[in-house]
Order: sequence, then structure tokens, then C-alpha cells
Amino acid sequence: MADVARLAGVSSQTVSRVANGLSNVETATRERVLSAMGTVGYFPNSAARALKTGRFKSIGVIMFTLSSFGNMRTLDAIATASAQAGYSITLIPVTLPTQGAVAGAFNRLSEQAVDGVVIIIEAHVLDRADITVPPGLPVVIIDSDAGSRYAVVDTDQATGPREATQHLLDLGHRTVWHVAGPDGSYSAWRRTESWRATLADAGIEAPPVLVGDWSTESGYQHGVTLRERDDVTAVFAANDQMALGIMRAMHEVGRDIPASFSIVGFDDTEESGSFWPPLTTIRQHFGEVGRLCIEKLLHEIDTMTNEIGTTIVPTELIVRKSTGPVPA
Amino acid sequence: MADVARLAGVSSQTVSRVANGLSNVETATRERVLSAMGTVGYFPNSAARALKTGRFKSIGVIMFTLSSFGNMRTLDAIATASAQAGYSITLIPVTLPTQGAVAGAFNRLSEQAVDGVVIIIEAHVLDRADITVPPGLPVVIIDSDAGSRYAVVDTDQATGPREATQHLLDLGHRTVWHVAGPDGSYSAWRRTESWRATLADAGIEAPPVLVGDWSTESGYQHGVTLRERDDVTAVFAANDQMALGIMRAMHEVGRDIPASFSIVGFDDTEESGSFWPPLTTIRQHFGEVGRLCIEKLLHEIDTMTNEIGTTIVPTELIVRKSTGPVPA
DNA sequence: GTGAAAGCGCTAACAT
DNA sequence: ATGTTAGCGCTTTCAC
Repeated sequence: MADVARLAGVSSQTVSRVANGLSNVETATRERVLSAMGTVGYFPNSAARALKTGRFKSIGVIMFTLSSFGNMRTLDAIATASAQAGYSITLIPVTLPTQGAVAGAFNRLSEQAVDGVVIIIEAHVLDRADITVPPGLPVVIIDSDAGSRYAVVDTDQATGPREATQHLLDLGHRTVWHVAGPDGSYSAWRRTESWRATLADAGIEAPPVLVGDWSTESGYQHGVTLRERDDVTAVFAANDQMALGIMRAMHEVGRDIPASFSIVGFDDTEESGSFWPPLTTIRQHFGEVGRLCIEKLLHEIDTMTNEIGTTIVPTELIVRKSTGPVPA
Repeated sequence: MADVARLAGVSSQTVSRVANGLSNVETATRERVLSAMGTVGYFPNSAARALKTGRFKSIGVIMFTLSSFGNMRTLDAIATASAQAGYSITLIPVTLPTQGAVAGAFNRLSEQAVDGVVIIIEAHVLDRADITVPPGLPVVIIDSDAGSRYAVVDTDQATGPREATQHLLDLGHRTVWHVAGPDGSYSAWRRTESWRATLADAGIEAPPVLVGDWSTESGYQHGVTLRERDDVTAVFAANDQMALGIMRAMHEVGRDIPASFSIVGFDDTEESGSFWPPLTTIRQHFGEVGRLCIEKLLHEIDTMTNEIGTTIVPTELIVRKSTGPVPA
């Protein structure tokens, strides 16, 4: 910067004004500074700027694993929305979902060069008294029940499973089995509860829950169990990957879908419509979640307020070919 | 920091030493400082530290879209490897693959708070004279032909397609059709070239290439075309998603896989083994690519050297159930 | 419209 | 083992 100032024959102050696009610089001076910047190859040093202004123009994202369809889509939307607002994204990965690892990530948060944080950790960790977000740091949480203490953006996890279950009941199935997400996942828990409530409303006792881990493989394992039973005609899987695994198990023994077996998934991934048969599922709007998230967070950052409360993003039932009337 | 120093009755220098875990501090003093930090609620200011040291402890990642299986797996590995080395990841998304957008991202690079950059942009953009990485900034590029000017980590894109094509020829198929990735993708181009060369080596004239865009939908479209022709018995698809779309098109008209039609994909996603039928494909080791990438980059950062040259990560042919002998 | 001075919070270098 | 000094590159404040 000093070089630029010397070359342009102005003070470093004026250079700063030009760099920030302030108006009170004469056009001729501005030109001179700009060209000096060019020849010197000047770029503002973000550390110095951040030190002075206290703003980093960056948003931190805490997440366990990127390798889940939903997280990735959400992150994509977050990155896009942030970029539009001139913020970059700092990834703060938490390798292990252990208590210590999460606490560590939260503690390191304060020394991170970020103006605010989005937390995508599908677990009840924020309920723990020993894990707290540093005070004064704007935060938005995705898929959490912490709406009473933080700003939360959440997908509606109740309506979708209800629609899925009801859709199957309407087709004449006597009951609907459920392959759930892992213990400890808040989303998984709510999908299970909604499925159970829907059956209860229909006066049906819920069959035992089969607990998976979101993976295709765990879906397949449960599918192998389910295919042995003639009385299982309909399943609601807590995500599309497990649904895919279940369908594979059915195909292996020649059980036709949907003639002898119906299944509904959850997520609606890019591929779900091309599974065989194309999967009936609940579409989540991950992009919308990410967008709203950043909108909220930027507002918090600008106003330095804490926007407590939950924003709900709805889902949609997408009926394809994996569901049909109960077999005769 | 000054507060901590005052409270602990030491100089700010000693506080700095404690904060950085240096050894030359008496245990009693360290304790005192540590407790003072606790009561004050002290956290080091990364901007000030960066300003002084010139190191940001952050690695930039430039990428087009997160929503591709490979990119996301690579990013996951990059994030994990970086975290282990104490670096965070700054995402620098390029929303549009236009020339201007890329140039813009590269220019902004210099004012970004990063010590080095990983570029995951599957296109020949780096060949353009007008797009250059700021000099002095350590860079590693993934899947590129720029190995003569930059450090590159690349998946072997030749062997896999050759194995895939040869696998199909060995099964007795007279020729192998190819559904390719989009024009402009370096990976797609190399897969196509390798497929063509393998056919040529077998004395077979290559059928016309069907150009897709990596999406399931584009695979489906080409599948609809291919299923009309009785002479098409084997296809090599440039990724698993397009393979899935092609299989769907075949299922729709009742063409049995692999009895009347064989297909090989590329990538080996989490789901590919659960497609129906389970997909024969070429496995890419995205995690390894990401890991090597960071290893190289950190070395560049530490030594401030430019490690020109390409590191190749091999692939594997995974034979499942989507390929079989040519129909009689 | 422009410049001079001060200081953000930290650490490298040197002194004790 | 600890303290003192200086300065990283920028912006804010105030003077002109």
C-alpha cells in the first residue's frame, strides 16, 4: 500500500479510500492510484483489514461429514448465498461426533476468523450444558430443537412422514413398516415419531422399528429381514439411500415393486427418480434451507441481534412408481 | 490480551507464549495466565496473528459446484486432511463456469485469507492465457493437464476406461458404445479417448459418441435412443449417474440387464452397488486424491516452492452384475 | 479532497 | 524465564 501511495504521489490514506471505493476522491487522483495499483500488483491484505474493522467477511460452517446428500446440498446453497453477499465460507469440520470433538470445535470457534456460524450437526449436542456457542457470535442452526435459544432453520419433519405413511395406508396396506435413521439423529427421531403417530391415528399398532444408519448397506440388511415376511407389504424408509438398499434386497428374491411391495423414501436425491422402480419419496428443499439460513445469519451479523426462533421449510410428497395397491 | 496480562501480572508477551504453547514459561506462571484467560474469556484474534505472521492457517478451495459426487468426496477428504494439519478450509465458489467468473475468482484469490489454494475445476480454463494463478501463491490442481506449470493430482483416466471397454469385449460383445461427459470436461474427454483407443486396438471402429452432461436425466435420454437398437449390447458410461439413467431406460422396455444388455459405469458411488442390477464400474479413489492434494499443498506452503508435476491415483475395475456375455 | 497520526492485537527480536 | 520495543497493513479520526 505504501508503494502504491509513493508511486501515485498520494498518501496511503487516499489509496485506502480508492480501494474501498469511497466517493470523496477526485477522478484524476483515483485514476492515478488505480494505475499505480496495477503496476505494483497491489491487493488489500484481508488480515490487516479484519484487524482494523473487526469484520472477516466470512461465515463458518460446522458439520460432521460432507458425504451426505443433504448436507452437501445445503452447503452448496449456503456457499452460493454467502458468495452473493460477499462472504466466503470457512469449513470447520468435526471429524468425530464425540462430545469432546464437538466441544473442541465450539471452543475453537472464537478464534476462527468468522463473523457468524452455521451449525449442521444432526444430534442433540446443543442440549448439553457443557457445549455452548461462544456468546456474542451470531449463530444459525439447521435441523435442531434449539429454537428456544438460537435461530434455527428446520425442514418440516412431521408432515412428510405423515403423508408418506398415509399414502401407503390409502393404497390399502394394513400397516406400514419403518426403517429409521440412527439413534441420536434428531431428524430420524422426528420422522419415526410422525410415522408412529400417523399409524396411531389410524388405529394401527406400529410394528417394530428397524434402525439403520442412513447407508444403502443398512437399508439392504433390513430389506433382507423384511423380504422374508409375507405380511410386510409397505415400508417407509427414513431416507432414499436406505430405500434403495431395501429395493435391492427385494429384487434379489424376485419380489416385484410395487406389485408385491411398496416403499416410500425421504429426501428425493438427484437419482431417486431413476431408481428401478422410480422411487416415491418426500422431497426436501435443501437449497431453500441453506438460503434462509444465510439470510437469517447475515441479518444477525448486521444488526448484532440474536434472532431466536425456528423457520420451517415444507416438504413435498413425490409419487412415482415404487408404491401401489396392496397385493390381493 | 492486555487484560489477561494485567490480571495475571505478567507482560503480554508471556500471555502470547502461553497461548502458543511455547515451553519456556514457568509452570506456575502458565497456570496463572491460563486462569486469567479463563476469567477474562480470552481468545486469540486470528486477524492480528495473521497480520503479524503472514500465515492464515487456511486453505482455499475453488470449485464450480459442490453437488457432484466426486467433488464432494474430494472436498470431504481435503477438509479432513486440512483439519488434521490445523488448517481450515475457505470455500471460494465459482457460480458460473464462464470465463469471466473464473477469472474473477482467481483475481479475488490474492485478497483471500488463504495460504494456498486447491483448484477443482474440470475444464481447460487454466490453459487460457488470461487466467492465471497469482504468482507466489501455492497451488495444487485436481484433474488437469496443467502438470507442466503447476502441481497436479489426477486420477488415472486412461486405464479404467480401457479395462471397462476390454471387459465388455472379453465378454464377447462386438462393440462397445459410449455415453460421454460434457464437452469441455477434461476428464470426460480422456475417458472417451481411452475407450476409442481400446476399440481401435481391437480393430473395431468406434460407434458415434453420445454426449451427456453427467446427469441421470441425460443418461436416460441416451438410453431411450440406445434401447431402440438391437445391435447395441454393451455401453460404457462416463459416470455412474448416467449409467443409472440408461438402466432405467432399458428397464422401462423390459430389456434385461445383463442378459440382453451390459453396462459399465465410472466412479463407484456409495449407491452403485445397490442399483438394480448392481453396477459394474470403475472405482475412483476420491479420498486419496484429496489427501494427496493437501499433502502436496502443505509441503509447498512450508517450503515456499512450486512442486510442478502430476501425481496419478489409480482406479479399479469393480465387476458386479450389470455385465454379462453377449446375448445369443 | 487530501494528509498526518494513532492504533487495532499480536508476535519476532532483542534485552534482561 | 520474562519484559521491552517495534511494527505487520490497514482504517478511523481529526486536521487542513
